[in-house]
Amino acid sequence: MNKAIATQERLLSEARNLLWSRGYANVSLREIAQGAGVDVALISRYFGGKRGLFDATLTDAFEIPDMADEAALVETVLQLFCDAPRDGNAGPSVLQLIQTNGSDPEVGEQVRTAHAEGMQNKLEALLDDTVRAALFMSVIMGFAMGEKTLKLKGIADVGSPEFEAQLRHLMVSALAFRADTNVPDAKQI
Amino acid sequence: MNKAIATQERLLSEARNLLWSRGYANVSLREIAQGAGVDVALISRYFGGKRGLFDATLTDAFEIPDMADEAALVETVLQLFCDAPRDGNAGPSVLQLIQTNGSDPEVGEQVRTAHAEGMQNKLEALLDDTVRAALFMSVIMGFAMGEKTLKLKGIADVGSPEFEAQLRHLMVSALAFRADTNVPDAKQI
DNA sequence: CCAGCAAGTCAACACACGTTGACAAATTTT
DNA sequence: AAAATTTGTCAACGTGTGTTGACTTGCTGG
Repeated sequence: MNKAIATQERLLSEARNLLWSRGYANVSLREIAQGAGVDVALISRYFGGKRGLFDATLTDAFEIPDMADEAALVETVLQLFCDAPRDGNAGPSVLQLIQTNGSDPEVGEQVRTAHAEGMQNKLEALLDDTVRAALFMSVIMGFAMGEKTLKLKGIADVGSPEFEAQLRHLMVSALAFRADTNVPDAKQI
Repeated sequence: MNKAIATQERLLSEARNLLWSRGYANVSLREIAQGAGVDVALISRYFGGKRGLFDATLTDAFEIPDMADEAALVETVLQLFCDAPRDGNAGPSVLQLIQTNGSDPEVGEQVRTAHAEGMQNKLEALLDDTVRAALFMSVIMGFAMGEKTLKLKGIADVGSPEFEAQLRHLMVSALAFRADTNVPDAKQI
């Protein structure tokens, strides 16, 4: 019985790496099984199928810690979203998960509610404005996506110290945003 | 011969709607053909296959107009990215295209270079800072994604007047960003 | 009118996918 | 040591996919 959970975890790890980074529809079970060095049939046996395997990568996905103040918030989110906080070595981040599967007709809703909602709630509790909280998350997602899916020049590689510095700078800027602030009209810039 | 291009364009329109909004791997040719009221075989005949059909939705996808100054930039990008500027009626936006297909192992690279690069170049020519240009695009993408894939509370529905107002506000804020600006350290907020 | 070609239809192919059940090997329990 | 249960292997199934080729229909030019 102990050996079984070892292979289950190898499957889980490989599934998370592949499904989160490339998207549910773009990865086959045979590829996951091969990567984990396990027979394909065991996936259906242990997790009840592809969907069950994906679900399993979400259940223990990540617990949103308490963020005492805005300063701690920045550091927490930075580590939480950009580093992959999983079993020591690097892997796809929560951002990648949302990005690759957020619009999937099958698993999208689940991904959203599994992560974004809890995050948003904590954010709103700490910050005072819903729009500001949303903006804060948008900046993080947009910036990380800018490097990952848009390959925007000027944005450093994810994981590099420069990236962390850039993103930290942006997050602090975003926190200074207020929905009701009078921003000069576009015509007047 | 005139009738052929009519069905070709019905196929193109349906393909753009489905492939852009739900992702390349999540839509089958039979679904596209059925939506266009056309036999499946004609897709391979006219476009050489699924990939060819997708390519065709990109080639004439969108021309990036000149943006004279930052004020025009805001309005142009707003219309370009959020409204779908295609044959009158609404459809998936360029943002959705990048979002749903940006991480696809097969078509991702093409999507990136087709749109993001040209945009970034024009942005850099107008603005003076690469990071600032990247941030500008990040804010747009992140904000739209916040509504679409994260369902962030506080962000209005895409297409609504509120959404436009919020996004315009953010874009103007983003333009005020400078990479070298001294932002208070997170610890000091 | 009718040959020639474009436009569309239909059925079938080969392939990859997720899934299942029968079987063998290994490990634990009695 | 024998029985029982767990763990892993293998081959096959059914289904949906993209693609192809042979076929029929409709139109147009000589």
